[in-house]
Amino acid sequence: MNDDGLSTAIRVERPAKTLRELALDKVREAIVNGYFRPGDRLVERDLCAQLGVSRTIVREVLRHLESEGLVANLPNKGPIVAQLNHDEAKQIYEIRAALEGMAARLCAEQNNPAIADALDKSLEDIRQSYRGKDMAGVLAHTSSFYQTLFSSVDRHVAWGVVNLLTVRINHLRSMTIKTRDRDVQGPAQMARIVDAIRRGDGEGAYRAAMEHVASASAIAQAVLSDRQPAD
Amino acid sequence: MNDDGLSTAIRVERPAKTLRELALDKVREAIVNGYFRPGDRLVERDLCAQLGVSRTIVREVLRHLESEGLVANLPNKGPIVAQLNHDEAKQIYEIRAALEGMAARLCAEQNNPAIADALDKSLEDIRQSYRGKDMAGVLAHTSSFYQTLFSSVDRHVAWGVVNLLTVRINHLRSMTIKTRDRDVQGPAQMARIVDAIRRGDGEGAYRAAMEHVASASAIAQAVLSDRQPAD
DNA sequence: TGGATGATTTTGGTACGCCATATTATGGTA
DNA sequence: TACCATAATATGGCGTACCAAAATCATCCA
Repeated sequence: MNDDGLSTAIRVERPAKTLRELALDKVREAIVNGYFRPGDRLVERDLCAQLGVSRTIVREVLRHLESEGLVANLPNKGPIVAQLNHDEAKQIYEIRAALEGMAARLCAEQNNPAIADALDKSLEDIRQSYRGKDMAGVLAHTSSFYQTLFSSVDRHVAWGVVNLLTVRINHLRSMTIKTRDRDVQGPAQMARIVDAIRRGDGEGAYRAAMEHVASASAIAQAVLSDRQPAD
Repeated sequence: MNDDGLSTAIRVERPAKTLRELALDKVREAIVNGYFRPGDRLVERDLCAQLGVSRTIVREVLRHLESEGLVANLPNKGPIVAQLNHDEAKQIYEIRAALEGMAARLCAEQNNPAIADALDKSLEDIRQSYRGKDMAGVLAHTSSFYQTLFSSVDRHVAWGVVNLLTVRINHLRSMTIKTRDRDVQGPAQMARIVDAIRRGDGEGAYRAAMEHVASASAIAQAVLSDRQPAD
């Protein structure tokens, strides 16, 4: 669908954003939130029509998404939305565990209460979104939580990697947060990360972050087993 | 790939790679091994002439490299070869440490002597290259060592991330391996990783891998301080 | 029925043109 | 001479048209 109804603010649409970047965001969003499904073919000229841009733009966008891993290119058949199998999802969660664990440890070692405060703020937003059944909000604020985790210790490269991987499992995320008790367990686990950071307990923060991702991964595996019979 | 062994004789040797991929490799290689230097402008029409391809291809290649982090795009000025500063290099080494440490631990937990044997093989190749002062060989076999580390435990996603990050610090790598004693210290550190893996000592393998990257990072920082006055 | 043949679709690739902006000459005036 | 307005150039951003090769689908004939 046309999901251009997302204008949450009086965003000035002109500055710096090139047409290509706008198209890139649109297509990425369309893939991430399921308008294009895994395995769907992305026919260049169709996309041109749907986006209202030229083939030049569409091709660049497809190449970009390809290198992000959201799109796969079958030789002589063209681009399709990348399919995520069991194993790959597991690996992505594993990498996130390693990097988020690392960031959590670094945060704890800063001994700066402001970090824990900021994380608590995001955590409260997450709980609030859960209460309002606003799942998009849960995802957004969870992202914000982790962004704080990484940017508090100036690890923007690692944050970039995590972000890159996260878009590939976005539809899994939106399903894991909807499972039973996740509205309680998820924030509780994240609270343990924050507590350890506040205590300056690097090892504890590391383990808590790893455990949180591990539990998300387990749920994701279960979800995948449920709806994906085979690859 | 295509092993339809019908009439292989007449089968025209088709370069499975598309022109775009060829161009991508060429430009990436040109950046990685210093033909294009950090900060150099990459003028589209010039690249067309140098590569002998159309502007469409060049633009797609530039977009791809941009998302790899090898090329930066200045608004209203166009693409340049990305500059790597101190801090970013440090972060990249840190991420590699986390992921290679993870892979090393997983290898150790496999308790499969064949893995350690394969790693020893790469290690011997590295030593051989050092003896022959073949620095390109050192880099290639070091890559091969780590690829074995990741692929032995089927972590191709993490390997992809490490690879992506590694190209951005390639020129640093080629300088760190040329520093004094690195021909002895480097392989010795890697041997400790292999030993721990052979012993099935996950924690030891993890620490050994982290330490190896940490020492490479330290050398890289020193090298950067030497030749890079300021950002 | 089965296979050769042709039409269609789609990607891969090229060439060219137009516009907007940024930089650099350039030239004229105080 | 100093300085500012203007023109020329360079370059990226974007669009269109076109062609070739490959895959797929439809058709028709032995």
